[in-house]
Amino acid sequence: MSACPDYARIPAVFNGRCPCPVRRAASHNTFSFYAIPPILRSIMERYEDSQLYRIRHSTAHIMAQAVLERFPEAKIAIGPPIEDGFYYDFDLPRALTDDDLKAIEKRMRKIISQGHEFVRKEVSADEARELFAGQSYKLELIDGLEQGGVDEYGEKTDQALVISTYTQDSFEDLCRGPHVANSREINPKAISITFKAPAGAYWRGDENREMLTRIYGTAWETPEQLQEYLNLLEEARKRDHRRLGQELGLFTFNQEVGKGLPLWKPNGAILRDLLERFLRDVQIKRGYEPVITPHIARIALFERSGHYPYYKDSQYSPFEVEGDMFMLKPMNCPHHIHIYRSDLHSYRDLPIRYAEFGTVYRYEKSGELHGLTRVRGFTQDDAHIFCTPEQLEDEFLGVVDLIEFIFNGLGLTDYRARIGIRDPESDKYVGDDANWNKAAQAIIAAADKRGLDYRVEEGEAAFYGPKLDFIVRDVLKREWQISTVQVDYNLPARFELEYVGEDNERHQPIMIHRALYGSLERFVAVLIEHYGGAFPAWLSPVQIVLIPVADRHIEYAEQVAAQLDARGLRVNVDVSSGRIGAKIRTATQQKIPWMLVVGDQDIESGAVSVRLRGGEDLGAIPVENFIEQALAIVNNKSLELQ
RNA sequence: GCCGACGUAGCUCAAUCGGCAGAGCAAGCGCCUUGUAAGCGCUAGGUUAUGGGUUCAAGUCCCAUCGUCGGCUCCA
Repeated sequence: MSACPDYARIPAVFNGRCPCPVRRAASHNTFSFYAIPPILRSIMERYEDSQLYRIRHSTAHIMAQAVLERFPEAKIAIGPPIEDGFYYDFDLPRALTDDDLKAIEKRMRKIISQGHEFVRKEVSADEARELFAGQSYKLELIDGLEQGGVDEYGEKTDQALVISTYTQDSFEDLCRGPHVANSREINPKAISITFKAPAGAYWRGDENREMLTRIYGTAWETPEQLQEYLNLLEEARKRDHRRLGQELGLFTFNQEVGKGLPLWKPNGAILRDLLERFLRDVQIKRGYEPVITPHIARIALFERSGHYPYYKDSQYSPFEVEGDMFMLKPMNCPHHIHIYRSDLHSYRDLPIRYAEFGTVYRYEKSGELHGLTRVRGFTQDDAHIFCTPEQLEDEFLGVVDLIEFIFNGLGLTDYRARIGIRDPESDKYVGDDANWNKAAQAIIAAADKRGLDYRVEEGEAAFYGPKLDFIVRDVLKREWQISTVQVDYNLPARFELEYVGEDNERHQPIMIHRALYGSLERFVAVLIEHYGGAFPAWLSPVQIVLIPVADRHIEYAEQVAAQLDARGLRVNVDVSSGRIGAKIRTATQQKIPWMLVVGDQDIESGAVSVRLRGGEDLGAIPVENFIEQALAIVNNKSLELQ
C-alpha cells in the first residue's frame, strides 16, 4: 500500500450481497467475481438459475411471511439470495430476541410443510402501489421500477423491467423471481435462521437512510448439506486469526493502549520479523534500496500530496509543535518523494526503488475495526519506484512478478486480481483525465501481457491513480486487499519531480506505489487463517520442542536443544512435570512442527524420537541427521515437514 | 459511526426468581519418574469492564461510559 493506496480493507462483496449477476457490488457497476477458477466461475454464473437459488429466494419470502404474522406492523424491504443463503430486511417495531427467531423459524417450517404454490403475477405500477399500500419501501421500489433505470435492489440497470409479484399462502411480495413452484420443494429440515444473529443494515446501503433489521437465513437441499455448512462455520471459527492469535500467543489488544492498536507478543513478532526479512532479502536482489522515514510530518507535506484535503476524515487530528502543525503519517509516499527530491537524478539512475517497512496511522471508525485485519496503526511493506515512461511497463510487471513470487513462496493460492479505476461520478480524485487514462491503460496493458485474470472495477482507484490489487478472503469470507500496485502521474506533478533525460532536458518521472504484504498486520492475519496456525517450519515461532520422558532425561534434552540452537533452530525444552502424553498434547496444540521425544533408548543411541505436529511418528533419528533434515526444510522454506 | 448482542480469575465458562461469586485449564508448591493428545494433591488467583442509580439485598434490574462480537456503512 502504499501508501497511499490502501491497505485498507475493501468491502467484502459477499457480505450481504449476492454473488450472482443479479446483484452488483453496490459501489460500482462492474460485477465482481471471486477467487475462483474460471471453470467454477461458469457454475457460479448460473447460481441464479439453480434450484438452490430458488429454494433460498422462496425461503426468504416464507421468512417474511412469518415475520409479518408475528409483527403485522412491520415493513418489508428486500430479501435476496446470497452466497450460502439469503436475508430479508425489515423495519420492525422492536429489537428481535432469540425467542422471536426460534418462533419465526418454527413457523417457517410449518408454512413450508403446508405445500403452498408460488404464484407469479404481472401488474402495472399502479396496481402494485395498491397492493403494497403502506409498505413504504416497496412503494419506493415500485417508483424505481416504473421510472426505469433502477431495479428492485435499487441499482442501475439498462433493462426495461416488468413489475411482477409472487404469492404464497397469505404473503405477496414484489419480486422478479424465480421461485420454486411449491414450498414442498424446500426441505424444512435444511433451513436455519437461528445460526446467525440478526444485524442492522441501512436501507439501500445508504448510511443516511433508515437502519433496518436484517435477518440472515441459510437453506440447502438436504439436512446433510445444512449440517455440513454449519460444520464449516465451526471450522472457520477455529481458524479465526483472533482466536489463534490468543491461543498461540502471537498478539494481543489492550483497552488501556487503545482499540485497533495491536501489541505483538514475542511469538508473533518472530513471525512478522521473518516475513520482513524474507521480503527484504528478495527486494535487495531485485534492486530495491531500503530507506527509513519518521512517523510524523508537517501537515504541509500532506496538503501538498493531496492526502490531507482529500482524506482528512480518516487521518488523526493534527497537533501543534512550536507553532507548526504536524500529523501522524497516514502513508509513506510523501516522505519517500522527498528522499528522491534530495538529489538531482539522471535518467541513468532510473529506475530508483525505495523500500521501507513504514508504520502508518489511520483513523478507522470503531465499528470497522477487526482483529489484525482492520487496525488503526499498521506497518506497510511500502515501496515507491521512480521511473521513465519507457521503463514503466517492465517495472510494473516486475512488481507483479514479485507479488506472485512471494505469494507462491508462502503457499497463498486463493486470491483474485482487481484493476481499480476512477468512479467517473466522484470528485475525490486529483489530477487530469489524460494522466488517469494513461495510467489505467498502462496497468491494463501490463496485466494483459502478464496474462493475469482480473476484473476492472470502477471507484476502486487510489485518489491519485488507478491500481492493480490482489485480494484474498479470510475464513469468514470477508475480502481483504493485500497487495497493490499503482501507477501515479499525479504526485510527481504535485511535487514537481524531475530527472535529466538523455536530451539534457528535465522530465517528470512516473511513480509506482506498491506493497506486497499490504500491511504486515493484515497479512499475518491472513497467514494465520490460511495455515490454521500450523505455519511452515521456517515461519513457526517455535520450531522444535524437546520432550524428556522423565526428569533424568532433561539434561540430555538440554544438550540436544543447545546443539539445535547453535544451528539456528528455534527450540524449547518441555521441563514440566507432566506425562509425555500431556507434553505431546501441549506441543500439538501449539502447532509446533517437530516434537523430539528423548528417553533412555534415545540417549543410548544418540538419537531423538521424532513426531510431527500432524501426529506422524518418524521414529528414532540420530541427532545430526535430524538437524540436517530440519535445516533443509527450514532453509528451503518448504511448506511440508518431510 | 449506525443497529443488535455481549463483558464474571491469565484463558474457557458456571452461578434458578435479585439472596454467601464457583469450576476446568493455565500459574506456584509438592508427590509420581513417566515412551507419543490431559497422572495426583495442595495453594494462590475477583471491587463480577468502569461510574452512577433502584433495592433490606445487585454478577443479575435501570442509566451512562469503555471494550468485544455479528452485521451495515466507510475504507487513501
